[in-house]
Amino acid sequence: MKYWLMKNEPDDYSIEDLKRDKTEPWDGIRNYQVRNMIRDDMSVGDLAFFYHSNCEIPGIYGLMTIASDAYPDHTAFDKKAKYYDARSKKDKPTWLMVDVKYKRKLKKIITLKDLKSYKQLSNMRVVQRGNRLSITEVNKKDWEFILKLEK
DNA sequence: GCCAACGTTGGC
DNA sequence: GCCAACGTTGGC
Repeated sequence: MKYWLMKNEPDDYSIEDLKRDKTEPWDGIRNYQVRNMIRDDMSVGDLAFFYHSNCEIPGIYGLMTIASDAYPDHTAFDKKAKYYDARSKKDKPTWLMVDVKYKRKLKKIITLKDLKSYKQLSNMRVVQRGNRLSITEVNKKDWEFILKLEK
């Protein structure tokens, strides 16, 4: 079982939205590295942090479970969708997504500032400058360390 | 295949 | 809103 950190802009879709919807397709991945990760390394039952990016307080807001294998991201076929991609064909989809299931909100938000303040976590991609991957793997040690911070 | 130009991400 | 960092595009 693996652990992940998945970023989204809360203005677009937040932990509150996922709490309401319970399960939701994580669509809009348009980066090959991230696509390959969800296709090859992610499995049903993996756990993930829901990270709010590009907002007033960037950080980890909640926990979710990976609820499906990777399957074609149909929003790439939709001309009206924000992330429409004419090159992705229905019989040979370029882009994939997974379903995520709401687990819980953190008792206390773990902000990016918090994450940066611990030397133990300096290996995490999310604290490194210039990191642009919307999904990164989190190792077990860091996962457990972060969960202890909410207490 | 190189690499400059361009677009996007995301913290601040 | 600014801008650094980085991925992608496309001319050559």
